Formats: sequence, structure tokens, C-alpha cells
Amino acid sequence: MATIYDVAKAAGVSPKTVSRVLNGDGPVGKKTRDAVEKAIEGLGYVPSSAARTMRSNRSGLIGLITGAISLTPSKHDQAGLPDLFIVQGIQKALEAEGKTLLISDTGGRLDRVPQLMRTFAEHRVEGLIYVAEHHMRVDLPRTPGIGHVVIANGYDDHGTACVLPDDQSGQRRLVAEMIAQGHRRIAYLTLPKPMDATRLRTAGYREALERAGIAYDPDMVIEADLPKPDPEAETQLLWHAIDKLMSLAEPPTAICMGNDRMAMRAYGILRSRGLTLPDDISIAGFDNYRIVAETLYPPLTTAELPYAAMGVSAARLLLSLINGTAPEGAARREVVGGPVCWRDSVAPRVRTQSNVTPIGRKKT
Amino acid sequence: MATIYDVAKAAGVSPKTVSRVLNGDGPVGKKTRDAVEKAIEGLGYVPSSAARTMRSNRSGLIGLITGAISLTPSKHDQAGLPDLFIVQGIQKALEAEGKTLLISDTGGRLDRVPQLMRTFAEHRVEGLIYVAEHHMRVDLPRTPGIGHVVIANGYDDHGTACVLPDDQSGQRRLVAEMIAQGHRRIAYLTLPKPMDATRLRTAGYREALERAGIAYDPDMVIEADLPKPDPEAETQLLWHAIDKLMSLAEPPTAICMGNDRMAMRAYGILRSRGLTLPDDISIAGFDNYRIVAETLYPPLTTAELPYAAMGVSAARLLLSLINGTAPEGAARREVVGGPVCWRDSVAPRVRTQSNVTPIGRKKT
DNA sequence: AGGAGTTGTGACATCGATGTCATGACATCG
DNA sequence: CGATGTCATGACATCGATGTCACAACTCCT
Repeated sequence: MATIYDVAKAAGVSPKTVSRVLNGDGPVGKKTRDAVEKAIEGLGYVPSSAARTMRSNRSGLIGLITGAISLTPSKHDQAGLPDLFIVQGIQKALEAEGKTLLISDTGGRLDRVPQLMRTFAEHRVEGLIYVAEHHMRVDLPRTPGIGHVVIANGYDDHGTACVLPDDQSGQRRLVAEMIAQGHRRIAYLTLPKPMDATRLRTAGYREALERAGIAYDPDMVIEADLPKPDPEAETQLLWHAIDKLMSLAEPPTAICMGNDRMAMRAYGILRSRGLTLPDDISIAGFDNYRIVAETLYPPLTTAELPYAAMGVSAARLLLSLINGTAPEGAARREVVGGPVCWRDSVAPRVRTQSNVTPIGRKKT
Repeated sequence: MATIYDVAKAAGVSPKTVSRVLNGDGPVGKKTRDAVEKAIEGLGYVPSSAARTMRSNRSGLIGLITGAISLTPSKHDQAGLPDLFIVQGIQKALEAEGKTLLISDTGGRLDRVPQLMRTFAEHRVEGLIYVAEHHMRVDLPRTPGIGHVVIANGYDDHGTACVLPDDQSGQRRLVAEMIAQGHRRIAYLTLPKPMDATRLRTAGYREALERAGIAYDPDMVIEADLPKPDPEAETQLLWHAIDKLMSLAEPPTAICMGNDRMAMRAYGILRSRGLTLPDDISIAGFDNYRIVAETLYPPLTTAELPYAAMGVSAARLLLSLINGTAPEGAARREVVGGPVCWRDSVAPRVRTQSNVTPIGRKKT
């Protein structure tokens, strides 16, 4: 591999002049510049970032860890679904600043994180972004040599800068929209209760009802997913939950699901019960996991988790920390909202009266 | 950041001795070693890989370029579905060798590839893996400073080492299994014709029929997906194809879909036609995109695309190239097979006779 | 006892790029 | 015309780790 000295010799100048051409430092005469550029081209010279890093003490590298440092070790079967879009957003934002991403995946093994961070430290990363699998609390080990850290899609107890999705407003806007479409009996089959997402989204759900003056009915909110992946048991649980909803005195005209995957499952279950979607019952998901939401028939109405935007925010936040232009205190926790994606799985409901009157379901 | 000199001073030895402790080079006295280790610990010293790279001319970095992490799902909006698992496989295999991955995605823009490769060259990557979005031909630009290259999930015309999925045998084994379950009229709704995957899988489909002595019926094979993502048009196309199949004199008892996403779409369409799955008709997918295949109701029988295994193979292949222990010629193109995942979407078909006799569908 | 081999350690040069300082050739100004 | 400033360039030191060589202090062997 050619070095700057080889280029200098070929062009008949000093290495320092080559450096000037490369970096646009000092002034360089036109003829000299041309000679240098020709030599670079001819030799196929590419500067060594190792040498540059050593001299300047700035690596231009940003570390990224994805995977599961969950305090409550949970499922990892959604692996990559959020990560990917966050990573993409991060990369987009960093590239604009000429930073390069060093990415490692824990493969779901928490114990590998210290090792990964050490490797990053050896490469003298200027900052680290940790991408959590889902909105959750994490706990990163202190590692010598790791400076600025930003957590994306998660948070910790030590005030580390972080970027979070606005679960609450997403669910609230989704439900508000459904109400605007005439629905009054809206059920909610949630993800596992202990999840932050569940707490926040349930709050958003209640908020929407409250603002519309609809009473909250505890029978309409059921936890219907498991923390550990187990397709069969999850389907059972969902069947059971749907049974409960449908045997209520006033069954729902619409159901919000904890995420798009649950919605996909529900499509099959509801149809197996002889219901037509969305005429007999409307369904909404959460995440806007497009490959699912757009492909389902009918396409799924869902609230988008703004993964790409969170990635961009996380990257910007990290850059501001690195540049020392970071905001203080509260602003170190950013909340990013996303749009509600309206598709065909929620049908408008014509109200017969100002009072709730469920339609179309054969009742016992 | 502490350097090896700081450690040396703190431990009262020479830098070279610290280096020996770090790398286990020459012999070091027990007392000296302890003193050095204490100093390292105390100072939070982490060696600089930049300096190490410069001295040894070996960076320990491997570059990875993926195409499918795109904001606007460029082709197949399977965005990230293959990449992620391939990347995980690669990482697993490389980590064992102490290599670190430098990952970049093109964001769907092929014109960025040269720039990415240049960045990798600056970091003196020891090799590069290009992960194609799907089984396809690619054409990588020659870049000075990029040595060994392996293509995963794709191939080129220049004999670059590559790792490919065994589409043909996957489809063959899937269909063979369906035949073993008693199906005789098996339709195939394919991905777009020009795709390599379609050509190979169709070949596998025919191979299975042939081995079972079942005549190939061209009416049973229909292209039913679009090269560019367009959910609505794709659904239309699938509706139409299913219409055609179902109005055949002898309609199929089972349908193979080009991938799991098409299968997911088909579930909704078939049910909208009043069919029960899998009793009235069996469905199989391709990919084993687990989040879909396991969540669908009923769970989807599908052939697995061995992404993780391909990643491992690609990484091993690259390492062997780097170490100069690479195989010659033919072995530079590896084909990796995956299992058939048998789930409930394909129901056994009882034969009334040795001859084909479709059952249960109301005929015109 | 004297040479040969082993062990434990340090001095020094080196990898490639760049920051600092110096210098010669001109241009400009009062 | 001499003082001053700008332009174009090079010499040299430096970043942190490690390979090479040197060397002192032991341990063995015959």
C-alpha cells in the first residue's frame, strides 16, 4: 500500500505538501497540486486513517451496540426490527459529519457488552450509541475509554442522554382518530404489563377516551401477549382474550392491539370466528412494521414508531455531546413522536344516536 | 487517555515490558507483571488500535456493505430481513477471530458504494463482505486498497468469491414434502420471473413433481408479485392469480407462494373467498421469515433461507482468503441450504386412489 | 571453572500522517 | 528602496505500540 512518502517522491515534493493537497491546509501552487494529484491517482494512494487518528487523536469513529441489555431479559425475536431503522437513521445523520460507524450486535447476550465496549475503546470511538430492543430501562457498564454515550429506544437511571419514542401520544392519537370515526367501544389488547410501552400506551388510550368523554371500561383492556416468545402460547392467550371481549354485554366495535404482530395474529383468529374485517370489527396495531402492516389484508391501521427519526435524533444528540454543544439537563432526554398510519383495517362506524349503540354483531 | 508510556512510568518499567505483558510476547517476571497489571488497571489504560495497526499493518477490521437497509424500500421491502441475520452470522464468525466489523449501508443508493469502499480502504480493512438484498447478480467497483472480497447472497461475473442460498433444493424439498402428504395438485405463485430466486425455485418445484411422476402443468405456475413494492397492485395481482387457479378444472389443493409475505397476503385473500385454512387449501411460503411465519394463523409451512448460516460461511470464506488458505476455483462459490419448516398451514391430503382426485372444493 | 543457553529487561527505530516552525521568492506600501 | 506581508514549500518532531538488538544475571553442563 502506497504511503504519503511514496506519493511525495513520485510527485517530487515533500510529504507535508502532499498532506496539504489532501487536506486543503495551507496554500499549494497549481502545478504542484496537479503533480501530486496525478501521483496519488497513479499509485492508488489512500491515506491511512490509523496514522491520521494517531496524530490527531480523533478517530472519526462512532460505536454502535444493538441487542439486548435488558434488565428484564425478554424476548429477542423482534431482533432487528427496530434496530435496523434506528441504525439507518443514525448512519444517515453521522455520514453527513464524516463519521464512520462501528457496529456490534450482542446477539442477545448481555455478557458480551463489556467486551464490545472495550473493543470500541481500543478503536478510540468518539462516542457510543446503544440501541435497545424496545422502549426499556437499560444499565450500561462503565468502561474506561468510552466517553459520550447516547441510548436510543431506552433510558437508564444515571441520566445518560437518551432518545425515546412517544408511545403515549401515538396511542392517544390513534384512539382519538378511531373515536372520530364513530367508534365508542374500543378494546385494547396490550403487550405484557411490565413493559414501559404498555404503561405509556395504556395511558394514551385512556387519555383519548377521557378527552372524548367516554368512560374507561377495565373489561376492555386485557394483557394478551407474553414476555418470552412462544408462538403457540401467545396465540392461545390472544384467543382467550378475544373470547372475553366478544362475550361482553357490549362487545367492542374496534380493537387496538399491542403491536402489529399481535394484530396479524388477531386477523387469523377473528376470521376463524367467522368475522369479516373490517366490517364486523376494526383492528389497529402499533409500530407500523410496514412489511406486516402493508401486506396484511386488509392493510393495517397503526401508529408508527419513529425509528428512523429516533436514530437521527440520537446521532445528532451524540454529535452535540462530542462537540460540546450539548443542551443541559432535561433536553438530554428526547421524546420523538410518529404519525398514525391510517389504512383499511379500521372502518368508520355510523352512530345511530349520540349514545353508543353497537351494530351488526349477533348477540346472545 | 493513558498511553503505554504512562503505564510504564507508573509501573517503573519500560514501555516494551508493558507491551510484553499485554501481548504475552517475551517472558516477564511475576512481580513485574503484577506491577504492570496494577498500573493498567489503575490508569484505565486501553491500548490504541490505531497505533497497533500502524506498526503491524494489520487493522483487524472487516468491512461490510449491505444494500437493503433503505429508507425507501428500494426493491423488495424485505428491508433488513436478510441482512440482519446474515450480519449476525458474519459477526459471530468474525468475533471468534478477533476481527471487528465496520458496517455501512448504501441506503438503497448504489452510487454510494465507491465512497463507502474508499472509507473502508482508509481504515485498511483486511477484507470486505458485500451483502446483496436478495439472491442476485451484483457488480462491485474496483477500489484501490480493497483486497479480499466476498459477496453474500449474490454473485458477480468476475469470479469473486460468493455464498448463495440453495433456492432450488429448498423449494424441491418443500414440494416433495407436500407430495408426501398426499398433495397432487400443487400450484406455485412465484416472485417476479426475472429474479434468480424464481428461476431456481421453479426448477426445484418441477424437480419435485418430476421425481414423484406428476406432470408439470403450466397453468399452475403464475408470476404473482411485482419487482417494485406497491402493496395495492401486488394484492390485485395476487387476487387475480388466485382467481385463475381456483377456476381451473382441477383447482390446486395446495399453493406454494414466492415468499412468506405473499403467503401472508394470500391468507387474507383466500379467507375473503370463504375458504378455510388449511382444510380447504394448504399454503406454503418461502424464507421462514419467522416473525411472519410463526405469527400467522395457522403458522406457515415454509422453506428456510439460511441467512445466518450464509453469514457464517461468508465470514469463514473471507478469513480463509485473508489467511491465504482459501480453496481454489469452484469452491469459491458456496451454496448453503436450509431446512424446511413444517407448520400447520399445510394439511395432509388423503388420497382416495392412486390417481389424483381433488376433494372438497365445490366445483362449477 | 568456563562456555552455552535461558530469562528478564531496556534502548532505539519505525509505522504514516500532520502540527510547528523555518525559509526563500515575490508582491505591496509608504 | 527597504520594510513588511503573503505564498509556497520543506525539515523535523510527534502520536502510541512493537520489532530488533543488546545486555546483564542466572542456570546448567561437561
